[in-house]
Amino acid sequence: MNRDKGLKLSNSESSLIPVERRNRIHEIIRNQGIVRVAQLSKLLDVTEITIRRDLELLEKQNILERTHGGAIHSHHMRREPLYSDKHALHQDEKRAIGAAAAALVKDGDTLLVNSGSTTLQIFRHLSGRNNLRVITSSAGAFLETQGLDLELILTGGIYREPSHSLVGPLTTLSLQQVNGSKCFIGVDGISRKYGLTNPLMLGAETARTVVEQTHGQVIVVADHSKLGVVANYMIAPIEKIDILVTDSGFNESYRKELEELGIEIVVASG
Amino acid sequence: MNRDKGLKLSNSESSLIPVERRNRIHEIIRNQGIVRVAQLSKLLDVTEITIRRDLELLEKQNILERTHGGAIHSHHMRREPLYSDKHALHQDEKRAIGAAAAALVKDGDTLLVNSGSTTLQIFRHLSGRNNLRVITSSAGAFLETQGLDLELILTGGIYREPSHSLVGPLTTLSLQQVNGSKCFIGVDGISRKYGLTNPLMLGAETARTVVEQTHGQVIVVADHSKLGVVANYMIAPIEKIDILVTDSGFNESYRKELEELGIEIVVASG
DNA sequence: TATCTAATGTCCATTTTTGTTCTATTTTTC
DNA sequence: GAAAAATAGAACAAAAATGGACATTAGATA
Repeated sequence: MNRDKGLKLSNSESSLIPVERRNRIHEIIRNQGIVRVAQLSKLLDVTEITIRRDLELLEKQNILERTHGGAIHSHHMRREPLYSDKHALHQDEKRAIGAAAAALVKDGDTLLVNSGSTTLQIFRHLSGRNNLRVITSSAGAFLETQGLDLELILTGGIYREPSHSLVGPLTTLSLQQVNGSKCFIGVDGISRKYGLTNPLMLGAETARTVVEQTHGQVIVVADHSKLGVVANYMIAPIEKIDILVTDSGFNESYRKELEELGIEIVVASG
Repeated sequence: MNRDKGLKLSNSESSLIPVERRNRIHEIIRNQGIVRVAQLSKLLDVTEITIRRDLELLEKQNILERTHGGAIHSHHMRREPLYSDKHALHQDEKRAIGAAAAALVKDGDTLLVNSGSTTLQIFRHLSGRNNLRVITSSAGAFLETQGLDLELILTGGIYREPSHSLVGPLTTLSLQQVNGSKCFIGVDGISRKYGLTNPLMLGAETARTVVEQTHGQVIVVADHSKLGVVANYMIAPIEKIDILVTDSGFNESYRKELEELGIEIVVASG
């Protein structure tokens, strides 16, 4: 084989075992919706026939549909309108935060997750993890977790269009029936003084219940634009946070402040 | 081919695989409503004959209508299937049944709907109706009801992959909090003697609860292949049905039998 | 270490896609 | 309405992608 064409090992991944490679492919297709054989061959540093055999396998598992030249995510249907994260702000940061947050998940965890574009990203980076249980108010979660080894439980609730979230009394009631070993919540404001906040009453209520029903770590995911912001409705005081996963663009003094409160800061590097 | 005319690779997209290109065309036509062969040829950097072949393909999928020089978006069509029901049996019948069932919906109704490929079709035919409330265990309902004037409430529950349904105690609990003026249930078996049945215990439980929480008409949607079939778990006795919406391919004597029981039969013509 | 097995790669026949050329059709222009 | 221009289609050719058969390699096992 002629693997070392050039020097840029950094770009391609150093020899993965088959399962890892397929997990990577799965993850990539979940994120991009579409992959090309040539692209994967270069990225994963194997020949195209190997990629094709991988795709064939993944197709059998209903994870993707093969087409000439590559494959498309089988459920990522028309990849535009619905989940057009395209218009979302801070997209790259959110992706990185999602990946970093997913890294905190251990096999066997029961996760409580509220809805939001950042928490959604977590789902996209869970391949390879086993025996998970995920409970979420994110209506579209099932689209993002196709083929993953996890039990997905949706809370009930009123469907809110812009955020694809489930809210209301049914959501609270559903959450009160379960317990999580960890929770991930996306928030719209983080303030030393006013704590975690959300602009909508029902969204705040959901997040609050998620925190209440968690007996382990409370992990907040939020890009740097949320730091220092206060929205209308309070979710929880800032001391409730165990870990904050964010991106690098935030104030260093703020970091110290939070760390002094015993909050662990994870900075996602994109 | 003469691909590199000049240097402006930035303008045209660098070699897409066929699906990718067709997706782009789909997206462009969705945004612009109309496309020109010459324009696409330049933009996507392939010859016009290739574009024409793409358009021909997309036309077969009912996404657009070809015209001299290009194509226009065919929006009179039903919304595009978002999850690939492609593999589903009796697709055309189910579509017709869905349309006929939707015709029974009145403005202001509160509908309880269980999950299944037939009930899903109902959602696709609700445009123009006002002030509806829909409560359903169909996880993908929010994708199908985009832009409709209705309040959508999802029951909670464990997500079941093949049918995109929500099941389990959370589902039952959620349903018990609401009431409907009509319900639509999809079933797997209809038998004079054994009533309405479903092969899965939890699915039957959900359907049963849907019926219980309805104070108005109980409407069953099922294609003809379900008639006379008995599945493992019972949902309700056949007398519970008010209206059965089905397609034309079923036995005439069966029809009489059911009508004698006071069940109204609606035959959907596709 | 020798041996086996799964994974990957190479070579080549086959299929799919794309392009070219030429002719037919449709639209536009006068 | 006829001629000119643009667009479309059919048939064949070229290019690209794919799949099968067999060889090679890496990792596991005895």
